[in-house]
Amino acid sequence: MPIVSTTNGPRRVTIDDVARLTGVSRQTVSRAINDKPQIDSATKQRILTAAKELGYRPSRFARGMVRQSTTTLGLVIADVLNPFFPEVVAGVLEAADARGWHVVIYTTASELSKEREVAETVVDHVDACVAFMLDSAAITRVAGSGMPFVLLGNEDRPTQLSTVRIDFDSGIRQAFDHLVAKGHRNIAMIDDRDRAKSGAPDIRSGLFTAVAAEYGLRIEPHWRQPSSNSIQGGAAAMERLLETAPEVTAVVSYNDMIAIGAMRHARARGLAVPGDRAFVGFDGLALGELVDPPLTTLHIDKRRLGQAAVEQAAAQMPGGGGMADTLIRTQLVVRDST
Amino acid sequence: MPIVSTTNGPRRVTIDDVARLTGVSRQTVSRAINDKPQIDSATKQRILTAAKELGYRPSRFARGMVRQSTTTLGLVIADVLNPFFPEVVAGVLEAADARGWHVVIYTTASELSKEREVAETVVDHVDACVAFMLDSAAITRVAGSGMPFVLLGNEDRPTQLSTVRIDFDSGIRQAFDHLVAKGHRNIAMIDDRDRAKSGAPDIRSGLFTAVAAEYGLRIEPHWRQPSSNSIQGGAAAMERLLETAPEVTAVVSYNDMIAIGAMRHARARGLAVPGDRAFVGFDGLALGELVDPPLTTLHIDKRRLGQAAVEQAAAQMPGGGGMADTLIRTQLVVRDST
DNA sequence: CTGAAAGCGCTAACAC
DNA sequence: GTGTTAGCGCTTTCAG
Repeated sequence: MPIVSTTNGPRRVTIDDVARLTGVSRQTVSRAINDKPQIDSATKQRILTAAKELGYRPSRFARGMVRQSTTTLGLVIADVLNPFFPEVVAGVLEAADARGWHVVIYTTASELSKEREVAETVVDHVDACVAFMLDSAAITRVAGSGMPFVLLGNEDRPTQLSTVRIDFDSGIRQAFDHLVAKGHRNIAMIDDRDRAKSGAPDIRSGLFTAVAAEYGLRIEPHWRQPSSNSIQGGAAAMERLLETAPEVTAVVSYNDMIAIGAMRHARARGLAVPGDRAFVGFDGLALGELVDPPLTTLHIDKRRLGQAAVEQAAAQMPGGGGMADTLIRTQLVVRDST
Repeated sequence: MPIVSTTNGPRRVTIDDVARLTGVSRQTVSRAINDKPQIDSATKQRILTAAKELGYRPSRFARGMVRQSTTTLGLVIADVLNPFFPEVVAGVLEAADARGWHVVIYTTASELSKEREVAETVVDHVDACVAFMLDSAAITRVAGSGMPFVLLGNEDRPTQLSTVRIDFDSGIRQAFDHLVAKGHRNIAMIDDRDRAKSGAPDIRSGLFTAVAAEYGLRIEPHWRQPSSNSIQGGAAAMERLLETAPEVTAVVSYNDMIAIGAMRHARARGLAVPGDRAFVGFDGLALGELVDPPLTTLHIDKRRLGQAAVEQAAAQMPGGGGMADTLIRTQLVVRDST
């Protein structure tokens, strides 16, 4: 019994253990494991059996070191349960798969502290990163690590990073054009609370006010309600709107989830949609055409967003084209909520 | 000019490159990079600057080799766009995060060949795997690799693997109880086509027939329609049902997506729901309460499914409890579609 | 067909 | 504070 014993848990079983047990050299084991041609099939069998018995598993790291490594992409999103993200993820997965990249997924719940934590983890564990992030420190941490980095959906932040952003400006204009044509004059907005919290300048709210002014529309401060990013949040915000701003006849929301919550709440309160209140969402979720009434929305191609992000990450790898930006345009999809 | 030049692309910049440039030892660079205490802060700055300039990034693999490695979980699902999976993913992410595990996500589109391909990739790149898989070869490949493996949602396959499965048996009984109590006698089922394709014995269809028999209900073969796993698929299956089996008054579907497609199609055809046709789904997606009419469904705790899977994978790691199984019970949620 | 030597890029342990 | 010496576990030469 040795005086000192490593406490590293049950020590990893290595290729040498298998070699020892089988009485062959390490290389021969390697050949067997990797299915190389030059090996006697009997020896191979013997080795494979021994390996299985010992529970031998090659070390990813040792292999990665010696082989030309696979590239792993970190994908940072707020929350898989928000239906916006799965579509982006699908695009990322597709584009990553096409390049033979692996993708590790991290969620932040849009919490700034969690974003920082994820940033810390990411820099150590992936080769490139595409991220929905709001926190400056987190963004700086990842971008500053030197790895290819693409910032997603953060329209508020002026930056010299590679980004994929959504053209809110033209989106809001499309919404106003549509609503004004329908005769609305008192238009409210339900915005995302989390963006405001991030401390970044809120371009969207400003945009909303500016565009309203362009159209010569009145716009009261309390016509802009913040909301958590969910159906419940939208409903709560709508409740506030109903109480404090009954004169409003149309509301445009930060996204479809919020819009759906707001719309349902209006209905639950006995209001007709679009008769008493009209609603326009933002995102163009599949969900929007399933609800009642189907939601008018500013559709964005979320899948393409994901693909573009991966392409831009790839462009930052040695030999790529370098930094790039993509602006995703919105498309107004008129359904029955307006 | 050398006669031979390595074509390995732009050779990786290593810690030694930084050391050379800075005129210090490799170790000192390491200290600077890893923010270790015993280093002169001036030297540190100099090194960090040089590192950034060279674009130096530590190798994940070399680090992983020398440090005690992080564990990476492979998560194999069919498709992120199917709202069933994001909920599972959320559970997996949550449980994995709690253990400090990273999760790499792979999708198969339920295609058997893709499953095999993913299996091949997975065994080389992760330390444990939880997977929705139908293909025997793929399952065997991963399970046989010796890594902790948990098979998900594959109720049809008798197996001695660690699994998390859904209690379809009691689910179908709950559906029948409910439907029969509502006076239905001619009950159809829309099943998932992909499961049938997998060649595994289809327990669910058998179950459906068996339970119908128990209730003394007539059941025609064409009352069981296969469907692709989507709203469109459900609609198409419903169309067939309407044409070939007008006597059916209630339909239970393999999942909510299919049920929603079927229900909407019935409505589009001018039928009243639940008046003319009743619908019960399976899964309990959030979506189900948003559609019109809200869908009666057999709810399953998908998040817990994901968590359970991770726990079972952990149990298979050295020092864990070993193999385990979880059976997830369904809960009937009655809404307005019945 | 098999083995021996070398080294992937890094950090831990110990010198200085 | 900093450098030196050893490996981590594997695959890739290259010899036999």
